[in-house]
Amino acid sequence: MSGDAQISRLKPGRRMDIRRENERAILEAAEKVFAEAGFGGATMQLIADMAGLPKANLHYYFATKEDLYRRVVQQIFEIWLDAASSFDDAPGPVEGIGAYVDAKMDISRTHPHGSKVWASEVMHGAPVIQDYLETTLRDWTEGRIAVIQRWIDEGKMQPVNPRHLLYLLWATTQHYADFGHQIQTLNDGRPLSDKQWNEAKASVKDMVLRGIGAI
Amino acid sequence: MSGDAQISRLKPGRRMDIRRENERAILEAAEKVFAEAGFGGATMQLIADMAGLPKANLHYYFATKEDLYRRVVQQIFEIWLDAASSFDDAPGPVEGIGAYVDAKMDISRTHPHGSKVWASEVMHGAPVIQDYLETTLRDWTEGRIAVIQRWIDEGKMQPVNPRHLLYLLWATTQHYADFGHQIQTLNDGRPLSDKQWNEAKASVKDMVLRGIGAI
DNA sequence: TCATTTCCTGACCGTATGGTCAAGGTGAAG
DNA sequence: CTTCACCTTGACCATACGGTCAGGAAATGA
Repeated sequence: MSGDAQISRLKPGRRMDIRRENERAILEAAEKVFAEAGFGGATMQLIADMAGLPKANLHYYFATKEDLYRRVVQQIFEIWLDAASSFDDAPGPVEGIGAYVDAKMDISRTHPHGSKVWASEVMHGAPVIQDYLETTLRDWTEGRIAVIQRWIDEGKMQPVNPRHLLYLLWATTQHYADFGHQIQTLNDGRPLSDKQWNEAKASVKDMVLRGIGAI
Repeated sequence: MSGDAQISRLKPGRRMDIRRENERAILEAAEKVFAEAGFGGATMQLIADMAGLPKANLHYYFATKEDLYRRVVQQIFEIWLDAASSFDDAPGPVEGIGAYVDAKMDISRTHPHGSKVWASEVMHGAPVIQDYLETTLRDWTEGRIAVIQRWIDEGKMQPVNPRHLLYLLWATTQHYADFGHQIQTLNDGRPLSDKQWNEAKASVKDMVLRGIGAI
């Protein structure tokens, strides 16, 4: 666990604000702690400390550790779904996939904790979000496969297997969040700079778009 | 946790064999449990049950939970390093990177648990294998970057950023192990068949080799 | 057979954790 | 000011976990 100070908390205001602000602070702290320690390794005490609240207060807003965890995972999934719209209103793979890579790389940079929690959840067999995988994610995937297939049929890219293209996109973009520590270690212990992030995005886009014959 | 039966154990023989066989059974069970539950979620009791031994016996062979975990992680790292030799004695990227993708995809299929334990370890900040990242992995990475750069200089592939190419390779190949549950869910709940694995390997190789302009 | 080393294991212990609760504080409505 | 619903929290509890240990079983070699 890194020795960061506690998560910032805004001053409370009206009743409604108290609830919203506390839930936000708890979720933000929980995302970080779950990412850094895993579900089993995370403790409510640690989350409470990081959120700047007594442990009993966490249980006032979230009945159980599992409830809190579920909320964190759902939150991440929604962020990804939002960003996935990059795919839709694009005339071809260069714009669509290019924008999707950009969006997912940006999320990897801005929400590394969330990405890790998701990865951990899936690696452990998706005990709490299995239904999401079978409904929302499956539907989204089928839709995107259809879009890619259309681009192939229109001769806008090589006839690659759309499913494995999606896996490559997910894997590569999320790698920069999930394995960020390894990347940082291989970068002389320093986080990627703005310039290096742009280089990463450009490299990934270049290899992917060339790999599918779109450029 | 899946309801699998306990790990198979060979019948004991001589003194030396007892030790070897028990350590093997424990490590095999531990790899699976750590992968499925994470370090914090794994319990010595669960590992013991899966290995078919009383918990106290685990502590006879491995002093602490952390010792056992460390051995599991090291084991995986060595398997990857072995496979990485595919890279070395190759005349160009088609053979070298092609063989590397094949080797890593095979490991993702044969050692999915190990891959997950590694991923989890890195995601949590590499608390026990940080030194490996800074020494062995860094050296290996630099060496491979030099090889790729040479191929670029010899005009055998496009001038992509070798570092990000390596990240793309790691991410994509390991994705089939680490996110195997998600892939299985999107495959109607069934594990990939032999045919589907070959399709996956071919797709990844095709996209990567085309992406770096080697084909 | 006997001595010695290695292996095995049930019972036990201290600690940390998720969760509870009752009593008290605080903002808003009338 | 009073009321009441909402919020806060220190103290507490039962459980589960990692780890220990003492005493016995089994293999090995003389």
